[in-house]
Amino acid sequence: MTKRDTRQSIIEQASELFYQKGYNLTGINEVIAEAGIAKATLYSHFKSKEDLCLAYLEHRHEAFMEKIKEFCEGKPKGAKQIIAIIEFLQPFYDSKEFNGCWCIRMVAELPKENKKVKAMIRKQKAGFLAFIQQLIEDNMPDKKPKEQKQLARRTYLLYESAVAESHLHGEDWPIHESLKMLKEICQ
Amino acid sequence: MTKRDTRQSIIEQASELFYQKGYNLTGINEVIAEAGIAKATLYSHFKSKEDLCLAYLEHRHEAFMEKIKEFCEGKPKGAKQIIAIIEFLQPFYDSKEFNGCWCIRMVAELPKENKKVKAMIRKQKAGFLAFIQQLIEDNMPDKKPKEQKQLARRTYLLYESAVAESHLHGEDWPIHESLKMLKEICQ
Amino acid sequence: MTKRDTRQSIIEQASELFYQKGYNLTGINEVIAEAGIAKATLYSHFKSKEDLCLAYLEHRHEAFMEKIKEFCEGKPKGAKQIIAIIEFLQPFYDSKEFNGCWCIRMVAELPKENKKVKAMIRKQKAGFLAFIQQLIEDNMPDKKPKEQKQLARRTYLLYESAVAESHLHGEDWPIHESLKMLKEICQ
Amino acid sequence: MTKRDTRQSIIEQASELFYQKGYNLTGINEVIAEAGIAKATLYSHFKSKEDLCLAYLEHRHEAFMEKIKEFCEGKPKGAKQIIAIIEFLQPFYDSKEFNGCWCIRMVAELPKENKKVKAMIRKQKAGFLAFIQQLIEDNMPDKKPKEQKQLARRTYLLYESAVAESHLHGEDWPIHESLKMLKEICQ
DNA sequence: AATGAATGAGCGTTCATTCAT
DNA sequence: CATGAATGAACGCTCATTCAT
Repeated sequence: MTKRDTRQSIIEQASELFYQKGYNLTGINEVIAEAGIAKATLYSHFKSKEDLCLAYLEHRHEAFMEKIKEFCEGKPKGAKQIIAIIEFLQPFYDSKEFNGCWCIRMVAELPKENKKVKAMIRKQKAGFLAFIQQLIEDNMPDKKPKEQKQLARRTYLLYESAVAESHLHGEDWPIHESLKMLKEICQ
Repeated sequence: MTKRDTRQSIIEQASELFYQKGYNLTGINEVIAEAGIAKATLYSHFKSKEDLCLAYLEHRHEAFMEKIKEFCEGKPKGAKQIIAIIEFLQPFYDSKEFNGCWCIRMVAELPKENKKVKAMIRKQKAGFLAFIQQLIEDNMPDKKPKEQKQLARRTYLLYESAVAESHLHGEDWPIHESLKMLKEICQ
Repeated sequence: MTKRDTRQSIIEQASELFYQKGYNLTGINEVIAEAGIAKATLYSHFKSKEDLCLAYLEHRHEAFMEKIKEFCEGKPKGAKQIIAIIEFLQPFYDSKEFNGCWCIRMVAELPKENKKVKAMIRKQKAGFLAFIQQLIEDNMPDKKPKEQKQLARRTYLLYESAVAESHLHGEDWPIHESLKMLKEICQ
Repeated sequence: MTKRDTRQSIIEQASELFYQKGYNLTGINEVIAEAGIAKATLYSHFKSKEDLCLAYLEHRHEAFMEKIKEFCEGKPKGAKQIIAIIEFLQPFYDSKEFNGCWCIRMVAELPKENKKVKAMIRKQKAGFLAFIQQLIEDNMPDKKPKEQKQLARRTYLLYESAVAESHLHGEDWPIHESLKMLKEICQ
């Protein structure tokens, strides 16, 4: 196993655990047990748990962006691609791994003074918002820039609500309702 | 100090700490230090930290419902009272104590298997949703029940998004944008 | 066992270990094993290993000052009491617990930036020097203050050399030689 | 870089670190980082940290003996050369690298059972004492052998005290006072 | 001859909880 | 009814050392 493989394996195990159990409730010991490595090995790849946390967030974000991009771009050109953003949530919610939004959950666990992780989360969410805006610009080129920006923000807010609330309630009506609203404002 | 006073004092201190620092990052020791009591005294009032957690959530919820009710009912009858729900957020966001939604943050910190606390959170959010629905029924009696229910859900989702996202980004545009959307769908 | 007893017992075990094995080479685990207590118990008495270190130094210093005072004051008035300071070393060296000067050894183990412990050590050595000076003032009242101060410093330096070098070489000639020098300058 | 160069470079970096930070507080990782080599490379040159410790002591001792010899022999023949031994300390103390006596500090960090390193330190100190004695024999040939030996030991003890105590107190009066004593007994 | 990756054992510290008084 | 003292288990992290390449 190469160094890169080991690193990747650590990130994957940590990703699973951090997302399912929560960051603070997951001990380094569990991560290494799952990854089948020694503690010092982990610390030769990541200088601290926080460092691993950043890698975890990056890993999730990249995988997420890739999947949602693919999903949206697979839809017919036009409003359908925007609407797809929230449609994307249903299969995610239905999967047994669904446990809400990793960003919102991580923010909830962070001490107020942790700037580094918070900064990364904000950057990622800003990236997601930028992706939505780009999608709108590409699919609704006739809208005025100001309207495009507004629609992007609204889509984003509805998406976030749908994830967080379907998770909190353990029901998927927030996804349906957000979807309906989005469809209405996309006309 | 009566037994009731002691209990109340514990809850208040815990409330402050759990909300500001996070539940898992707040130790029992900090709570008793702030409350000025002995450890065993705390455990004579609450059988576990989880028990205190439930009391904390109840305390927050009651205070919140009281305040938002008062705020909304202080507005002129009609759509204005519905819109007030999200307007309520701006001063909260501006206050230095603002630290997002305690329910969403608590859900993020819980182990998946903790049913008790999750149940209470769901009950509270359901209560909040019921309050919104009641407000709509009172202020928009002409709407059909189905429409009322839908508007309630949408208002709720926009509210939740506004809190969570203004907290996450440290900016208040999510509040403004949610508010605009709400105004549009309230017409 | 009262709280005071437990604390005292921890200090005594730590004192033994820190002095015999060295501070950095003695783990908290060994201290608690010897003291027969749980780790958290130790940390309820001392907020850190450094805190225990300070208590250890204080413990050693107090016991030392008491013993050397008694030893010196047991000698006939006059130069004999001064000379006794270094004579005191011989039985200490002969005892199987002898392991040099705890202050010099602790200074050697400290990171440069540790001001707190270094300050305590300096204060203790200054206290020891002050004791010597007082002994000289009491026993050699005819000497000029300046000479008294000088003799105190010299006695101190010879004492320190005798401890450190007898320890380093594992031989007691440094004690004998220091003693001879002291006798000569005491005349 | 030849094998010898690598080895020398390791020793030099270790020497700096061990002396400034202390032996136990210096990790192997710091040494290899400073030397710019891989961990396994270090272990191909030195079979253990203890082995490197021995090389470090040798390195310090040789450099020290060379410098002090040169310093003393640069003085006019006679008592001046003996006195120079302690005069040598003042510029050393004034330099920003001064951190006490490496031997005394190393002895303080060793486990009691470490014979090997302790033996080397004793040998070195014996060598230093022998150098002093030789210097006395050369410069005070009229003294009886017994007196020469005694003066050597006294000079040695005063030197050691001066180093250790100026280091401990962070003041140079121990050097001045030792120097004065030495001058008096050199007459 | 030199390396990068891995390790077991141990570090100092904190946690929620219990119990004799 | 309230307390001070104690605890077992787990925490995140670092150490000197080894080995396949």
